Amino acid sequence: MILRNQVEWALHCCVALSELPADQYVSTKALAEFHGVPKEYLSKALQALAQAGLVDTTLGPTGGYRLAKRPEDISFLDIVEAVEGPTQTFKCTEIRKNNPCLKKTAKFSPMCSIAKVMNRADEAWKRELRSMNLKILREELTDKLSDDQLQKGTDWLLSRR
Amino acid sequence: MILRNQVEWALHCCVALSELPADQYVSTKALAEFHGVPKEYLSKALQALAQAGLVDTTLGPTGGYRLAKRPEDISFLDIVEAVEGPTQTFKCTEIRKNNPCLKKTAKFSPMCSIAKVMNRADEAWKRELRSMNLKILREELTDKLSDDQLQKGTDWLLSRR
DNA sequence: GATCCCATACTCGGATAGTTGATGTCCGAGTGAGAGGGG
DNA sequence: CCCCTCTCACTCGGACATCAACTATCCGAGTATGGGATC
Repeated sequence: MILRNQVEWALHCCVALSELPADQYVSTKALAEFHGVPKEYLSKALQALAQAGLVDTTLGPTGGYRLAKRPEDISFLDIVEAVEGPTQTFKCTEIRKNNPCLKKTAKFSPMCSIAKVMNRADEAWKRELRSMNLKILREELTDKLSDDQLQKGTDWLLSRR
Repeated sequence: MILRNQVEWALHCCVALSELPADQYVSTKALAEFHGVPKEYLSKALQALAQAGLVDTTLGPTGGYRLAKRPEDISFLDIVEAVEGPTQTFKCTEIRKNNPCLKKTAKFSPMCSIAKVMNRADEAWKRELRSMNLKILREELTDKLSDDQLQKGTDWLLSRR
């Protein structure tokens, strides 16, 4: 029922990338040290983001990651599903069809009523995450943090090349 | 990210119980065979429901489970959380505090902005499940299924004592 | 000074473990209902 | 006919085994950059 921690890391990395100039690459190592997480494992999350087309990557020295789209075009749901895969809390195994007092030829409505309810809840969850993107979050952060704090962060990341 | 299948079983069992006369106990064995799931493992889910006060239980022969409240007072969220425990998809590990270019004395807002967004999504999910209860579902079922189908089901369960 | 080559730093992908949690099974203890025997 | 006891079916709770997924870690292959060597 809980998302893997790579999701948290991916979200924080995307936010960090959205603070940088759009054409700058940042290495996995820099992102890992910045967030205090294991570099090699974080790499898996970033690879998932790259595979989903949310970030660009370049090889070699000065290589690394940068956002592949504008911050307003990357929703939280995009990031979560890139790392976690398709998100669905409920998996219906159709146990209603095991009912021993119904004939095998009995007709069933196309979807189990219980599954329908659970899916509705999942949809509400996704809707909430789709409505939030990196640009909105960035604006919240610039309101909350001092310019100095933000600047120090971006400088630190860019100096680590 | 996925709920355990005990949640599905618990939901179906509660719906079945809500179809029965309120004072009738049904054994684990009957519920397990009715749904085609392992009896001993289903028992764990039912115990969780009993612990949460959603169902009553009696020992001995003719023992079993019955609803402890009126169907309209048992929401889907009650059942899900009884079996699954507190539901939360996102666990914030506060990696924002690992930022190496902030002093240790730096002040942080009480909640990580990213966690706030994720929690909002979780709340939307819970709100949806809180709005659905056993009575509403039961009314949906009586509309959808024939009286004969429902009657057969309750008779089968009651005859298995 | 221009060109070529090589070392370096990085990403990518696969292989490999350890740990946790879900899934499922088994068994003994406790309990209450009903049957059967004795008064 | 009444009461006691015994058996049985059931729940409860813990112990145990299995399996999948998450959480890492490590290493080799491939690639682009930049510096140094060569012409």
